[in-house]
This record gives sequence, structure tokens and C-alpha cells, in this order.
Amino acid sequence: MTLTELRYIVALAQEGNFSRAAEHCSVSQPTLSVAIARLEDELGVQLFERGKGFVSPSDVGRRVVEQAQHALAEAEKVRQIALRGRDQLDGTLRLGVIHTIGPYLLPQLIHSLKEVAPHMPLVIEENMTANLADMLRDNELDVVIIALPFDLPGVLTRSLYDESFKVIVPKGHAWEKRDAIAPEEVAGDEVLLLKAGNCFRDQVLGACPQVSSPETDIRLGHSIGTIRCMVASGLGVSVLPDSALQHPYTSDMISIIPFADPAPSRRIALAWRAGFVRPKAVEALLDAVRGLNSAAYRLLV
Amino acid sequence: MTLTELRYIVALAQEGNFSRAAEHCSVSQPTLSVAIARLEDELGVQLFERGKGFVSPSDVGRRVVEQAQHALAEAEKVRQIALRGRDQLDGTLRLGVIHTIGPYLLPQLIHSLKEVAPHMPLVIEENMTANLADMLRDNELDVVIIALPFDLPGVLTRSLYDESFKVIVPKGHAWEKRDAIAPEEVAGDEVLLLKAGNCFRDQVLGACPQVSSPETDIRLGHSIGTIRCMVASGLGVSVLPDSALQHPYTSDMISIIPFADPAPSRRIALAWRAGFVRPKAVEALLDAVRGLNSAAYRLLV
DNA sequence: TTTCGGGTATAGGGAATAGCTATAGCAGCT
DNA sequence: AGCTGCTATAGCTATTCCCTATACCCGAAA
Repeated sequence: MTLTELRYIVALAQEGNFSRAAEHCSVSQPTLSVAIARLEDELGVQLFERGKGFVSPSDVGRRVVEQAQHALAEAEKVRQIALRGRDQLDGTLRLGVIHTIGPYLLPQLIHSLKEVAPHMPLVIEENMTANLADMLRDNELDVVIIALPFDLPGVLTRSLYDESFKVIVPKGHAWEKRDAIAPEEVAGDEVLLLKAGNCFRDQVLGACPQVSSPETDIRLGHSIGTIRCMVASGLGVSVLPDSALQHPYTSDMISIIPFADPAPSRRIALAWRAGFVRPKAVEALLDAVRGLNSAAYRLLV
Repeated sequence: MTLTELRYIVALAQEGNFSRAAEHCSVSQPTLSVAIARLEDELGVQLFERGKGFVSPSDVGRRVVEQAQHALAEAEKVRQIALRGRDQLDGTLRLGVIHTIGPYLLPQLIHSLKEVAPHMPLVIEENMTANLADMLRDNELDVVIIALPFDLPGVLTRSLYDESFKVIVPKGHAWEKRDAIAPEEVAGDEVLLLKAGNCFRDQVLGACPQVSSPETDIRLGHSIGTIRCMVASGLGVSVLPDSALQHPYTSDMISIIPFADPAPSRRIALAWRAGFVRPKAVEALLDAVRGLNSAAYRLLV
């Protein structure tokens, strides 16, 4: 039993005539005759009574034809769903992003993405790099935004931008009037860090090797937001990426001081499985990043 | 898009692995790979993402697979309906019968048919021969029971039985004590006839050529039942077929007198379109007739 | 590094199928 | 008898489908 055969019997029932039904199906009359004979043979039932000057479905034939129409309608829906799904920019995209990027990049990015792909809503997972990597591998996410390096088998990356780190100190701090700070100066117990697992914590430790890394300490923040508040309240100093220091995330209770050249920075990238079926959705994200205009990002795309 | 391809994508979505899905479908792995690639190409959408160690449906793929299951289920119903309809003795049969047979034959025939084909209910049309012929030709009836001759193009007949005619007279009539009546004696104005169109009327006229045939006369009956009542009431005499004189259609107000040999009779037959798709249903009717045991019918089957 | 193993894609060939044209067969009409 | 309208059959070709063999890819093990 094939969909073609079902189309044939429906046409024959409608036209009541092999020749016209064949024409309706754009095949020759013998083709339709043979196909219907074969189907009747396969089903073991005579679906049509051939008389002189008429062809009419038998009792079973009538029921079979009716059901065949349902089957054909369902099959047609399959095609429709596929056609509608053809546009890779149509449909939800599952995006993962690290905690230290999400709140600062996404508001602008989503705005920019709406221009590029108006019908591609994002499901957003904010998490730490390691978890995002797992979810990307397990096909729970389509794309992630992380800091390089990010090497996973079968995963492609594309750099988006670099962002410099800057030092933040509370108002009244000794460094407040300084033009620049050397990375080595950021040291000791006074430095507030993110909790273990956050990649930005490791980036700061890498950039400022003099910073001690107390594992159980009140000087560990859950997020950049809490770090900023802790600094503002006078608990210590810290290092944040540029994007987290843009308006409106500044505060008149902290001062922002750049690093001395070459300032430490990190490279932010997009990552997706090599086999991901919607490469154009990835392209759209890149386009959206291109559309950003902020001093905080030194775009690479 | 074929039903086979739909089965393939459903299997692949279930198994998450080309090789196992192929095994599940009893085909080789390349066959399934190629078929799915072809379907994706036809639909213009990638339905599955092939990764290392996993194959998972894309967003569109998931929806397509789900719809494919519906389509396959509907197609399977087609097969089920056909299989259920395989039994030709299962399902309604549309039976036509002439007025002068129906009331006398059908009660017994239906009883007998229940033995032969318990799941074949009858839709019964009682009408005159000409109308039954039309309805048979137009596929509004499957089988008719009529008196021969009954020649229609594309229609087959099979004789069922002969039934003799007999004379009926009211009690006290001059013929009441006679052993037999010659057909030529049935003559004149005294004879009651069915209205024009009833084949039995013509058969009586054929058998008893001396009967005058008044077209507009109170001596015309709508049915054998009314003829019988009119005779009983003393309006005249008439001729009826044997089957209409069986118990319980007799009356103590009329006397039944046979014709002299050779008694006139008529031959009752079954007729159906040559192409009728349920020949076994016709056979079952013949069997049911064979099962009758009544002196009124001289069976021919 | 090499090899192995699990998995998918590709190549090449053979069988089955689906389509075509031409024509036979059949019944009703002229 | 011949014509017409219709369906079935025959014979052929192109396509499709499916198979085996093998290439390819990658991660894991040696």
C-alpha cells in the first residue's frame, strides 16, 4: 500500500471513471488500472465494481476510500510541517550563556537579534561553562556564549569580541585617583572573587597571579552583581569585565580604574555542535552581535 | 514522500541510531540512511542531527516525526478496514423484490439466510419489476428477486423455483366443487387483476388469454392481499401464485382450485450485476433458498 | 602513534517497480 | 458490421529500491 495508490483510489471514487481519474492524477489510464488492481489484490478486497459505463466503489471500497482521504490528509500535514520548518530562522533557539555575560550582553543582543531574525525567540540557560558544555553536548542547548578557550569534540566556535578587564574600588579607596593599575598590583586579601566554577574567576586569577584564592571566604561572590555591591560597601576591590561596567551597571559608590597596558582581557565566543541543523540561526546570532554598538566590545566578527 | 520513508524516520527517532533503526525496519543500514537523506532533500529540511554517538531529531524533525506517526496510523486503518471487509458475507446486502413475492417468500428466506450468513442484514426494497431493474442498474440495489424473463445488459440471473398458479373463488361460487379449472375457463368480467405494472398481472393475462383487461375498473387490486379480500367478499374470482396461498395466507371465505394440467406457473429468479463485488453474498442467498422447505416452491437450485 | 571498534555515508550493481505506448477485449449504438 | 467509449493486458524502459562492500570519521585502547 502506497500513498500514490491511495491517491488513485480517491481519484477513481471521485471521477467514477478510470480515464478521467488517471488524467486527474497525471498518469496514463493503464497505470491507474494496474495500480488499483494491485492494491485490491494486496488488500484482498475488491474496492470498485466495474460495470458498463460506470465504476463505483463497493461497500468496503467506500469505507476504504474515506479512510484513505484521512491518511492522505495526515501525510500532507507532514509535508506542510516540514515546509514551514524550512526557514531556519523560524523557531525557538536554545541559547546557553555564562553568568558573567548574560545579564550584560543579552538585553542588547536580543534587541539586535529581533532585527535579524524576528521569528526566532530564545530559550536562555544561564549557567557555568562546564554545565553549558554538557548541555550543548547532550543536545539540550543549540548554541552557547562562553569565554575562550572552549574545546569540545564536535563543537565549533566563532570569536565574537574581546573585552578588557578593569579594576573597581570603593569611593575613597587609595587607588581612586590612579590612571591605571598594573595587574601585579591587584593582590592579597583585599580582592573579591567569584566562587569557584565561574570561568571569570579563573580568568582574573590568571591575569593577576598575585591574588590569593581563598576557597572559603566571605570574599567570594555569587555573581558580578554581588561583587559590585560588596565593593561598593567597602569590603574590598575587584576586577570586572568591561561589559559589566557599562551603563546602567555603574554606581556612584565605586570607581572604575583601567589596567595598565596591555590590559588583561578575555575573548568571548559562540559555540555550537558541528552537526547543528540550523547553521543560519548561528549566522543570525553573529549578525546580531555585529549589530551591537557598545564601547565595551571590541568586535571580532 | 512515501509511507516507507515515514516508517523509517519514526524508527530512527525511536532508536536514535541508524543501524538499530534499520534492523527494526528489516532493511540494511545504507538503505535507511539513503532513504532518510532523500526525504530530507525532498522536504528541504534536515530532520535529524547526526552527531558522534547520537542521532537526534531536529526541532522540525520532532514535529515531522510526530505527524508521520499520525499519518502511518491512518494508513494502517485503511488496511484494517479492508481486512475487515474481506468477508463478503459480512455487511448489509440491498435486496429488491417484487410485490407479489416479498410478503410470502421473505419471512422464510430471511430465517434461512440467518443460518447461512448470520452477519449479512438485508435492506429490502419492494417494488415492481421495472423499478427494480432500474435500481439494480443504478447500483442502488445489489440483488433482486423477480419473475423471469428478466433480461438486462450486464445482469446475471439464476432460477430459484417455479410456482404454479391457482384459481381462488369465494365460498359458494359455482366452481367451488370442481377438481380443476382449465386456463381458458378463467375469462370475462368476473376476474380480478392486479393494477398495471405488476408483472404477475401480465403473467395471469398470458396464462389465461380469455380474461379481459379493463384498465379502469374496480376489479383492479393494489396487492395480492387486496385481491384476496375482494374475492372473499364475493366481488369475483382471481388467480394467485402458490406461495401467496400458503398458510397463513389462506382464508375460510375462499376456496382454492388448481388449474388443469399443465397448470400455468412462473419462474422466480435471482438477478445481480455481472460485476457485483460480493458473489459469495449471492451464493449465500442461493443457499438460503435451498434451505426453504415449502410445498409451494418447486426448487430449481 | 597505531589500531580497533562503533557508527554513518558512499559506490556500484542487480532486482523490482512504476510508468509509458500500443493494443486487445467488450458492450452498446448507429 | 462497424464505430465508440471504456478497461484490461502486453511489452518495454527508466527509475527506484535495496543490497553488499567499502570508505570515512572519531574516540578509545594498545
